[in-house]
Amino acid sequence: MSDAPGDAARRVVPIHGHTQTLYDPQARACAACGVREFALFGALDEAALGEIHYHIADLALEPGDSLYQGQASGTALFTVRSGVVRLERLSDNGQSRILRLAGRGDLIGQEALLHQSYAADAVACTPVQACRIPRVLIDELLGDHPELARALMKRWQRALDDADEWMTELSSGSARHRMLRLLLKLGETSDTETVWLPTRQQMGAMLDMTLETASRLVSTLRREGVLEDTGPGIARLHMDKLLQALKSDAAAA
Amino acid sequence: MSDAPGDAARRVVPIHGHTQTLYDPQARACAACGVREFALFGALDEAALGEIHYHIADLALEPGDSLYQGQASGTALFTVRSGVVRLERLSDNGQSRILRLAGRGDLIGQEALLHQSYAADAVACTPVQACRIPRVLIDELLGDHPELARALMKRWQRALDDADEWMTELSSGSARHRMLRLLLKLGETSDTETVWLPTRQQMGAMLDMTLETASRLVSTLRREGVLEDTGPGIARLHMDKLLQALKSDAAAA
DNA sequence: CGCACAGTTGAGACTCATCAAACCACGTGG
DNA sequence: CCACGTGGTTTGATGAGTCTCAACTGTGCG
Repeated sequence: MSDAPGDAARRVVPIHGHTQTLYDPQARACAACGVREFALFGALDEAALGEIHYHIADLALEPGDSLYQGQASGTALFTVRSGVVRLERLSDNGQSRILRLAGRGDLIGQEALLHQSYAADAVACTPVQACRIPRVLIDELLGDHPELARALMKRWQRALDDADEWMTELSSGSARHRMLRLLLKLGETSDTETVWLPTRQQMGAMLDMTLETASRLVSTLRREGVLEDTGPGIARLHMDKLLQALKSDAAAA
Repeated sequence: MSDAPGDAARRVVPIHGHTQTLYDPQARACAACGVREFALFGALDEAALGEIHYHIADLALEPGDSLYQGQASGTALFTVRSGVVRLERLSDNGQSRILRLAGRGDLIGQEALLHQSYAADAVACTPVQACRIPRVLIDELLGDHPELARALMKRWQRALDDADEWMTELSSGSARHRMLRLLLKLGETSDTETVWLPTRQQMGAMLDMTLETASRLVSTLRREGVLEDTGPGIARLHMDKLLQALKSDAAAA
């Protein structure tokens, strides 16, 4: 509650080219949200936003902070507004495996809506802004706004598409090939050519390789000019060289 | 239409312990369906089944037959009533990768509901019985029966859980470990200890290994008594030995 | 300074892919 | 009937790729 300034509860905000008065602070916050058009509530119109009578917490996370833990029974789902979140899970041998990454506009923890426990841990990889959406809020909105059900299904399908893509592109082929695909994917999460570079161990958990192998590959790619270090956990990607490397890689195989 | 005998359109069928008269042949067929309680329409009551005014084709497929093709724009989703269906996809290097298997009660091709093209090829691995459910039927039912939306979401989450499980269990670890997990999973699809055994090439496409490696592993497991050939594409699984092999495998790693 | 931690690099062992040969079950046609 | 091709399977030999163990570096922090 404390993160919504009370004195602006009746301000007029521009929405989709026209203006409309929204009285509820939460509705205003959602309407003004920078990622609303990509996110779940993009399916709702301004009137529907006014019906939100539950608090949507605005979370700010530092790298390593957890959004939720696997197996925990959750009462909320989350929209990632900025930053990168990893979904990871412990395999039976004790190693942690990163299933996929969630970025700007992605919805995670949907299983809470079905009264299931979370299927994986969700941990911030970079500074992250996220919204915590209570399950009861969705339950309530679903009654009046059937279009929200379709939006939810789209989110589920998106997660499934992501999972399939990770399966085909990041879990098969040689180590080098997998690393190149990972860089490509990291490039997609950023609008600029500067991307978040995971630790070698995290790369290993994504690509099923040891951190030493990941390190060797990164070093090689740096020498090849595909990658350029610009700080800790940050790098500049040279897309042309990356694509070229991928092409010659496919030709070899 | 031709697969529903018209002279029995008014027969009384027992449902869930009591009886009820259903006039529509399609409703009767669905109500009597052996997997209805596991399948999508388990969420619907008898009255709702009566509202089904589209034909649900009953498909019988032989191994190798395709349910649908990836990239094709689909107008139907499918419930697998019996048998095993594989969802596969071509990776960029031209190799085909099997993403996961669908068995009794599973819903596949849900993306058609969102007017998306199919995300993968769906091909029968064994003789398969499946229902072809037109998209327009679901669209129509969703209006009157919001509980169906929840059932659909559960299906989506199930597919996602499956994908995550394949990622953690069948796409990481040593070749032997992955093979053991695959056998475990194949055992789950069958009630008996006799299971469908994929070709070595298919195993390779599931576990990201060559067919030679798959063959060597299968031969070794046969010698270890985990597996016993009982025909082409069929084998008897010895669960105790399988679990024991998995345990000693985890201890070694 | 000393410690902890992520990263890099090397040497050797081991796993798995590759290439190759042979086997088997099957159906077809001579 | 057998000869033959076909497709799936098995097995072997060899080399490439990756893991393991280990040493060393650089950086940040108490």
